[in-house]
Amino acid sequence: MPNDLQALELEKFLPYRLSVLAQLVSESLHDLYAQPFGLSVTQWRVMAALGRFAPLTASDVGQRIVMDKVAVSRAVAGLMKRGLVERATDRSDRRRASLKLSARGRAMHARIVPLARTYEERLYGALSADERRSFDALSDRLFAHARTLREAT
Amino acid sequence: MPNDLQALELEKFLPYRLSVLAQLVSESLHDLYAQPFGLSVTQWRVMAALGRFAPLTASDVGQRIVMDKVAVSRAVAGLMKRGLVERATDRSDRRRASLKLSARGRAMHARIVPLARTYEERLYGALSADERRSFDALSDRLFAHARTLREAT
DNA sequence: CTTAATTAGTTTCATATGTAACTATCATGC
DNA sequence: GCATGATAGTTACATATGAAACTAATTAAG
Repeated sequence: MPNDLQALELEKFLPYRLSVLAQLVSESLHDLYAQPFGLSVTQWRVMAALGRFAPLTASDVGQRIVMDKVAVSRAVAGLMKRGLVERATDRSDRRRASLKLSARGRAMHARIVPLARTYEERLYGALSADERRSFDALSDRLFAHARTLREAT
Repeated sequence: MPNDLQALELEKFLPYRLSVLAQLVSESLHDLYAQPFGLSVTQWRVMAALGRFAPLTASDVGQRIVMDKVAVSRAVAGLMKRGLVERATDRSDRRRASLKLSARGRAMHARIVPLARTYEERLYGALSADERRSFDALSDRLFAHARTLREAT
């Protein structure tokens, strides 16, 4: 019964492999900023988005980092409580509120970015420059295709 | 302030991109078996492991599919309740119990495997045969390297 | 205007997940 | 034998996450 034609070789199955790889990498990176800065993965991503794209509304953040608005709302709440993010209600549309890092938030951001960059560089150390470009291009195409497949069905 | 040298281009940042890609793929696949068969991702992975490697203990399953024993225990509990998995206590070591798919479990497994295979094929449709091999090899090396980095630190 | 339909964001509830404590069984040292 | 420690697996607790309901504000239709 096992190992027959019907069985799935999970360890060679692309969706499974992507999941395991992404999880390992995400956890490794999280190890670098979790304890020293007390940030969750979602909180860090929100900070990264705000650090890069100045004032954003919560919806903007969600679009940028592919996170639903509930997750953004919760991450922002936590960051505001710690004074890492500032919120200013839009005068012309009071439903909206633009978000940006506070001075403290920017300081923390500035300390984490190099850690993240260094980890990425180490990870890419597995590949040559050519291979790295190749992997990036191929994974981009996989992503675009996966999105197309999902929308189609 | 935004978009300066200090900022991280999240959309080009490898850990982030891997995470988003894996999540999209995992959700797309989950769409295929969630409603018709009522399985969670972890439950399906346990079934796939059992479908391929005959009798396994819960620990074996966990090692095969990189899942901690608590998650395995819960997935198995759910699958047993639905009669999809059978458990037999080991006579020589009564702490252990070997697990295998029941007849019903095998039938369900046999219906899901083609769905999974088809999805994988469609996803790979984004790449040529060469590119596919290339991507597989590169992602394997990234994974191995990520594991080394994690253990080293 | 005033009602209906949208939109931004939050809260609630139900479920999922991880860590640590716990139970039961087995192996080892004396 | 019988304490000590290890191992397989489960349970409990605390936190994380997603879907849907909800609030507040804006826009559109009549």
